[in-house]
Amino acid sequence: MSASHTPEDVHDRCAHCVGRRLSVCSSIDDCDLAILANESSRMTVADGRSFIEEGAPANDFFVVTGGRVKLFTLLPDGRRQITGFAEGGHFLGLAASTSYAFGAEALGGATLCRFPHAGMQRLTERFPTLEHRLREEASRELALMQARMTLLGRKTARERVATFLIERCQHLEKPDLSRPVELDLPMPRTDIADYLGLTIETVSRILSAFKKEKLISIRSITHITLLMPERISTIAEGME
Amino acid sequence: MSASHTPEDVHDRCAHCVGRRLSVCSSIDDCDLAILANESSRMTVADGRSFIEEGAPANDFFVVTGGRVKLFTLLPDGRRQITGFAEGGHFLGLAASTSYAFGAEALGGATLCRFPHAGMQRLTERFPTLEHRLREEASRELALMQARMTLLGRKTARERVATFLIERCQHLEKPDLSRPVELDLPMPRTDIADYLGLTIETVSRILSAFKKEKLISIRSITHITLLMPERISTIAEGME
DNA sequence: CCATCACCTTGACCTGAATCAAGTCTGGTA
DNA sequence: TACCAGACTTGATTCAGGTCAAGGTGATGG
Repeated sequence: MSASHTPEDVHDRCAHCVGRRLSVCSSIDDCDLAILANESSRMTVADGRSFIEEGAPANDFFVVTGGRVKLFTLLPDGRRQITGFAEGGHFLGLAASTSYAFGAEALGGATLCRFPHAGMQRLTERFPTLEHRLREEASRELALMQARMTLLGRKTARERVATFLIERCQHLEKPDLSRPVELDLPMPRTDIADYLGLTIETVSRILSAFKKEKLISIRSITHITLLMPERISTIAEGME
Repeated sequence: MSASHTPEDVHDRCAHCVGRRLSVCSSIDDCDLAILANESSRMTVADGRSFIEEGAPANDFFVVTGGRVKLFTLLPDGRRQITGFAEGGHFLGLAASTSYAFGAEALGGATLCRFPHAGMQRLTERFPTLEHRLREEASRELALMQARMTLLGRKTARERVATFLIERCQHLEKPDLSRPVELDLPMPRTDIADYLGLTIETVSRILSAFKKEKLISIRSITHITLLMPERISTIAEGME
């Protein structure tokens, strides 16, 4: 799985990677990319395949370089909480001390870049700004989680679904809530439900209600248009 | 508010602080304590007083040096989610990019050590292991939050209260679930409810039910004994 | 072109926790 | 010692969202 290419190859692998633009890798200079590439390896995960096992020893960090991934925790009887969706550029594996606090699996296929902890440590020793960047990443994640705890602990089903839709908007390259927004929801209803702490039936009903209220239009299961994004945003904040 | 003491004073302030043992400050050598102390300042917060305002510009980190603190987020209509309780040694302020993602207030009075971001940056530049320590702290916190999201999204009221009791045990110096455990619950029921995403009535009812089932005994409002900690732990995991 | 399967929607009903409304207990004060 | 205020408990009732049970839909393959 480890890199066995020429220096040009490995340099290029990082140079053209989304992680290079979006993720922690951006804190490394161009000239040092080969070092970065040598500490990491590419991997592909098929749809629905798991690549982080909750509770397993945490030996690697990952950067999502393509496709999508879902992160979750399980209760012994199978109840599942999806703690996040991750796509290109997202850094995974900070929520772990010795073992992973979450499981992860591909959502429609994903490519990842894997950094063994030992290699990451060599990198942070060599590039101290990387360590700072990791902390920033953790802080960003922590701030998101605060908001999600409020969603799960205190918001109504309607507010949760509205929040989810607005979150999806904000993942777009150019978020603009002042006009209709076309959204792609690549995850099945089950995943949306497990993300929001609801059942699929409730998610479905609320989307139908939004449709009836002309807040959204449902072009297909995965394709939704927010007709009044600002009203949805108001609902999401619990102000309606 | 900044330190204006003799070097011995400031050295001593850090040398005898709980943060010295428990928090990120442990990554600094004894001989450098004066530097640490010079970048920080002590403050006292009275019961119920707020010292971090959600959404305010994040200018400081804090270490809880005494007493207790609660962290929370609010919805516009006043609904509150308590995202954590913090006590001696706990590091605060990582869940922020430019502004704080949470508010914080003292729970029965607290003393804090404040580190302005600029000072912390000087410290991390001088002591690179400190940056690593901050990341570890963030990772620990992230792992906790994963579990809390599962609690809020997927556990029943009974499971939530049981989880809360078990969490309290684990904050004890010597956690041992094999025999009865005496617990002190220094927070009012309102705070427990807002932490668990429930109402005070539900929390109260479930504690009463646990009492009737001889799982706990309630010596006073703040003083509870877990008679069968392992059964409570089983309930907490959703396995009963 | 139809059958199948997986996923989604809709409806009817149920239930766990919220809400509303009394009590009760506690510690502080006079 | 009695009073009071605030925090907690308990009971009655309601309701949001879950559960159970049919349908619908759309992609795939024969």
